[in-house]
Amino acid sequence: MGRLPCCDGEAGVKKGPWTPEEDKLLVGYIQEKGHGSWRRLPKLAGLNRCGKSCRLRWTNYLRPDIKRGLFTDDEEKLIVHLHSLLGNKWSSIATKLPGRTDNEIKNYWNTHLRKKLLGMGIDPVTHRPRTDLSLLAGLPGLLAAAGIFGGSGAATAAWDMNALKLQVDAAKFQLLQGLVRALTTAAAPAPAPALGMDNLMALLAVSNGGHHGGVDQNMLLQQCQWNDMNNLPVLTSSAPTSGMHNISGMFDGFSAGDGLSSTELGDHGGASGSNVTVDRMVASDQECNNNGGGGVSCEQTPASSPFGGLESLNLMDELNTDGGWKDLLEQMSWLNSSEL
DNA sequence: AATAGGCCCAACCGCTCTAGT
DNA sequence: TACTAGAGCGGTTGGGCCTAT
Repeated sequence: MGRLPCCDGEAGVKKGPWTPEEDKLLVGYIQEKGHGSWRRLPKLAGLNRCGKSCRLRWTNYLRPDIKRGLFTDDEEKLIVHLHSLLGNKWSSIATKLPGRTDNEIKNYWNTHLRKKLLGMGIDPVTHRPRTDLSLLAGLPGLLAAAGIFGGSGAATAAWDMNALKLQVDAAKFQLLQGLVRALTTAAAPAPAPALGMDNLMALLAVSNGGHHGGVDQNMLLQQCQWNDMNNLPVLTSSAPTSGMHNISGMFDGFSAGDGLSSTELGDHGGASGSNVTVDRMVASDQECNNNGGGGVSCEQTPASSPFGGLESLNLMDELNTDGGWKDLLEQMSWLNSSEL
């Protein structure tokens, strides 16, 4: 086996950007005679390019059925959904988006969607919540400030707006309000409201100082609006609170028409898919304990240390029991009031 | 106005897979 | 079976453009 790369040994073959004249020659030739053998095409078409370069130029740019322009919201969501199922199988993903090339989708993923997911607290590779410490570091402060959890007896304490306003700046306050509005209006019947892991991660990111903490606040607001718009699925106590769960849920509308073959679904090594059992994110971590008072504490986590990922995820497990989310939302509902 | 740095995306590189001989 | 050509795929690069300072 083994052979020289396509253009090796072809001295003087032009590389780099294509000129309009070259495009014209290539399109003209293919429209008249078809591409046939790509290796012979350049000579026949009068182009000083290698066949591979011609093929790429045609398939990625000149093909008449290519759809140019910005990706629509639907396309964007479909890409995320398919990527959660297929991983970096760009060509497979491209077959589900008529007029889009694998290269275009790959570029769009790497330059836009990947960052968007990161900003939403989702790992773009696994489609699960990020658990890095930097993102979680601000949790105790926010929750304590908001009086939701932590602190001495804060779990059951009444809201103290004045105290909170002193501790949370206006920008954070506005973000929190938007977040809570999205969460509490997205078809969320008690006792298991549609408060997903990704939403909480966004909350954590806010608590971590917005863009100053490396998280884009606009991205978080988009997340809130997006979730609200798409009516996130209700998470029950039997369903682990995972980003994968929610992200896939966001795009359930697309699933029926995907037409994905079992081969496509089964043949991806990178990302976890909704067809794959999602492991419980925290199974045996013993550091966090339910304090039995409707709130959750992390008694063995020193107050001075960053709030670790596993602890946070256990917190999510606790909240995901009956009453946990209800209590949380009841306590947070004031943020959505006209007083603000 | 100049410039440095970041972003975007078309194009390239190198590898694997498949078909033909 | 061994080999080659051709095609396709995913990762990476680099140059142009944009934005912040």
